[in-house]
Amino acid sequence: MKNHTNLRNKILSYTQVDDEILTGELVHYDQILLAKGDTLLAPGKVENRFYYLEKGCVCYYKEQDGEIKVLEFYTEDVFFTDLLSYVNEETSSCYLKALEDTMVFAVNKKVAETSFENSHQLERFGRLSMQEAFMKLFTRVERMTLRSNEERYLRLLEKRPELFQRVPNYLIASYLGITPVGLSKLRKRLATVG
Amino acid sequence: MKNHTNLRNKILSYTQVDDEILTGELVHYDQILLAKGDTLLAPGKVENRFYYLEKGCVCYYKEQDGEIKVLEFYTEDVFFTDLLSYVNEETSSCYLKALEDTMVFAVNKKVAETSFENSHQLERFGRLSMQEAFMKLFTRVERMTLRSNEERYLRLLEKRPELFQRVPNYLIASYLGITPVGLSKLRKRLATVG
DNA sequence: CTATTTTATTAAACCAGTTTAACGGGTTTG
DNA sequence: CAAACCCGTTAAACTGGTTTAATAAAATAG
Repeated sequence: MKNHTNLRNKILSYTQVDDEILTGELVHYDQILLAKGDTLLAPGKVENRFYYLEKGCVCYYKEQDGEIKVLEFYTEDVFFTDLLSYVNEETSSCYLKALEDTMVFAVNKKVAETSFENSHQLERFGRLSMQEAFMKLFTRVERMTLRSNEERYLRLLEKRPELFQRVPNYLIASYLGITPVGLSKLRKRLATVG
Repeated sequence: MKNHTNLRNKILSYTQVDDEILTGELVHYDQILLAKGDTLLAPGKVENRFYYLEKGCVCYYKEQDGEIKVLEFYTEDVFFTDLLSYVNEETSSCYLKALEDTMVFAVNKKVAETSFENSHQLERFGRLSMQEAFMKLFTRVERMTLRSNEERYLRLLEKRPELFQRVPNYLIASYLGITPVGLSKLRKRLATVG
C-alpha cells in the first residue's frame, strides 16, 4: 500500500478537506520511481500529469543550442509540472529529469479536474496552492530584477544549501543565469574578499 | 450606476458563474478613479484590495537606493494587486501608481474571501485566474532566463507596442532590467544594423 | 583499477551594459 | 515667456560577465 502521509499533510496545510473526500482523492495519485537520470518529461510530449515530489530531486530545464537552461530545481514536499503544457495541452519544450533517485506521486489531469469539479474543498486547495506557487515565482522575478548575480548566489547558498551538495555546479550556474566560468570567477572573487 | 460589463465578461471568460451569484458579487467591486500620478499603494501600507483595471495604466514598482525598479505595467482588462502584501497581510514595499488617468474596480479582501467560501463557481474563477497569472509570470521568467536584452526589447516592442506610447522610456528600460543609457545604446545598435 | 567521461578551474581576449557627466530638446509651471 | 524640470542621447572610462581553450580533478563504466 502506498504511503500518502506527506502528500495528505501537504494538501491539508492549504485548507481543510473532509477525510472521506481526501482519501478518495489520494487513491488516484500513483507512485512513480525514478532512477538518477530518468526522464519524467521530454520536449515533444504533452504533460498530462501533476506531480508531488516525495523524495529526491528533479531538474526542470530547456535545451537551447545544445545548452541547458535550468528553470527550477524541485525537491522534497513540492508540487510541480510543466504547467503550460499541462493546461494548454500543447507539446512541451522542457525536460523534467531526476538528478538523483527520486519518488513522486502523479495524478492524471482528467482525474484532478473532476476532483476540482466535485469538491469545493479540493477546488480551494487548488486555488491556494496555485496562489502559493505564484508568490514563490514572483519573489524569484523580484530577485532577478533587483539583485545582482553575486547577491543571488549568496542567497541561494543561504536558503537552499543542500542544493549545492545534490546538484552539479554548472546547473546551479545555469539556474543563476550565468556560465560555469562566470560562477567560478564569482566564487573566487568572494573567497579573496572574505 | 457603475458599469461592470467588462469585469463581468472577464470573470465569465474563466468559468461559468450563475447570473444571480455574479451580480451579487459585482456589487462589491467599487470604482476608483485615479489621476495621472495618483498612488493606489505605497510602501508601508498593507494591501487589502484586489483590482481590475478597466481603463488606463498602472505601474507596479519598487524604489531601491532612490532608483525605480519596475516589476510590471498593468493595462486594460487585467487583475492585479500586491499579492504578497494582500495574502500575508504584511506591509508592502512596492508602489502601485497610475501613469495616466485610470479607472479600476476594487474588491475588499474579506469580501473576496467570503465569496470564494460561499460559491464553488467563484472559487473556481479564483483558481483559474490565479493559474493564468502564474503562467504569464512563468513565461516572463523563461524570457528572463533564455533571452538577451535585445531579444526581450524587440519582443516587448512587438507584443505591447502601445506601452511605448504610454510609458516613458526610462521605465521601459527598468522593466527590461537595463539602464536608460543601456537602452539608448541598444536602440542605436539596432537602428544602424537594420 | 584503469579508461573514459563528466565537472570545475583558470587564462586571455572580448563585449554588452554600467556609471558618471554633459548637453539639448520638450514640457510644465509660476 | 521665462525658469525649472523632465527625459533621452551621447561620450568615455570601466566592469562583470562571455567565449574559447587548455588543464586538472572527480566520478563512472568497463
